[in-house]
Amino acid sequence: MDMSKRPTEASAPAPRYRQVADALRAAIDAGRLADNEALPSERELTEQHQVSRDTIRKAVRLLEDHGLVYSDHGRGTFVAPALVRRMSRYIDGFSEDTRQRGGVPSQRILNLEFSPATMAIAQLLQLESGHPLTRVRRVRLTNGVPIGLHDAYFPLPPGVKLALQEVERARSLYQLLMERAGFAPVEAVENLFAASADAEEARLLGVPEGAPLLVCERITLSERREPIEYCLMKYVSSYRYSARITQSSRLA
Amino acid sequence: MDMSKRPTEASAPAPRYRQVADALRAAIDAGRLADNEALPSERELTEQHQVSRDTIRKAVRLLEDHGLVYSDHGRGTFVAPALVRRMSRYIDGFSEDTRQRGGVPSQRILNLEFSPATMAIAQLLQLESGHPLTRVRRVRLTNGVPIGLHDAYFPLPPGVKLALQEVERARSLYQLLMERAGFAPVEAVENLFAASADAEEARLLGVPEGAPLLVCERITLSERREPIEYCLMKYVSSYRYSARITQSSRLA
DNA sequence: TAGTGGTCTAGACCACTCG
DNA sequence: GAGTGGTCTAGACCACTAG
Repeated sequence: MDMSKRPTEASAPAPRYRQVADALRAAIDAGRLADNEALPSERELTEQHQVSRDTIRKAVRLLEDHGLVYSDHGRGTFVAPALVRRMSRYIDGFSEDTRQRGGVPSQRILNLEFSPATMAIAQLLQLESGHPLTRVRRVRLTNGVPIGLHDAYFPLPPGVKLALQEVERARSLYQLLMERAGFAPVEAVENLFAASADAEEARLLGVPEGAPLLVCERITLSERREPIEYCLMKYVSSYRYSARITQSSRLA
Repeated sequence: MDMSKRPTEASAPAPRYRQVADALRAAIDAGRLADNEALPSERELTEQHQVSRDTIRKAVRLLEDHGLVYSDHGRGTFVAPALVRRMSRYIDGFSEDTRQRGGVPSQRILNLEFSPATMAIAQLLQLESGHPLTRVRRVRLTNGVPIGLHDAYFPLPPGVKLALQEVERARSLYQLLMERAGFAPVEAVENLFAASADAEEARLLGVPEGAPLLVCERITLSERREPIEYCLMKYVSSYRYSARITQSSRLA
């Protein structure tokens, strides 16, 4: 019997290019490679890791996509400066972001309700108006201080219901939805703009009425690019949304 | 004499994977491939374009990075829904963004001055405090309506000076800086947050004092990842900043 | 089981940078 | 000219999806 394939999850070993990428990332994180320092050449890495050059290139490409290194034709590949390295956005950003910036994230659930989709939200989620949705309103806090309001709407599979308790206990709402409802976000689109806090928002966030808020609207998409969640987030002015923009290797 | 290599710019033919990507993009733009419709398989494309499968894969990867298609292991590659396809950010976003949304962009230069770097800006640009900088303040308009204020700071090479006229006439400030000063941005990092309009900002943007503004701070980086510009942008609440977030194909 | 995308190889040659 | 990354090939096998 060949036991090399474990039946349980996480059985498959990471592909070699990811192993190489992880090794390089570790070297960068540990400071063994300084900002703007050159990595070994691709041909050297080929020998060090005993894989083909193409595999090395895939590893480097992965790191480059994440903003950890950059390659210059004819010169070499270099460690990206920390300013760039720190930038990266993930799908359930808040908890991760906060931790990454050295803060302690927490949340307070305002309410968990089951409400039919309005026309506006039905349109966004490509459902018929009135389709039953679950709505979760939360205050997000950093080090105990209110930073943002999240208002999420999503359909649950028939028969699945969320209890307030589980939502409160969950480390991440997305994690919970993954386990309970097969929620599998792989991509999201966001629109950001500024607005003023109304009386309720001001009260919940501990800011004066009319204070400026950063509003982030998000539509989350499944693997098949079906919209599976709409979320409206409002942040106080001390919150920073970070982004990294790369040149559009223009297509025609 | 081999004339196949033109000495002038734009001589090199695009690599084949980009030609393939352009062809696919054209098919999508023209509507010959609908949202979520499957592309031909990689092996079919190999025959259609007479290139190796690896080259096809590079083309598809390029399109995927730009949010035009997505690939699912074992199923196929599909056209991304328009919602996602429309999202993409470029480095000199404003004019492009505005045009893409069907508006007519314009600008009004408030002033062009030469001022020594403050400590804060010197730090960001990695210069010594007091280093001579050029500062350009502009109002950005869409269809003649003020939408944002841009305040850009950058060092110019010794001897180079910008005239107000050229800045006013230029189609794009970045374009001008490229030609006149070898300015070559390839990447940028941005921080977004909300703030209230002060009296001057309110006057310039035609909004009440205290109105909420979307603030975007940007540091632009050269090919070698040296900071070459700091820009502070403030937008009225009707302005939308769009972003596309992809799952962090997690490293380690 | 057939078809898809994902990984990997071992070469080759080109394009660019810099001393 | 020596060294770097960029493009490209023609295969091979694996992992996943779906009828």
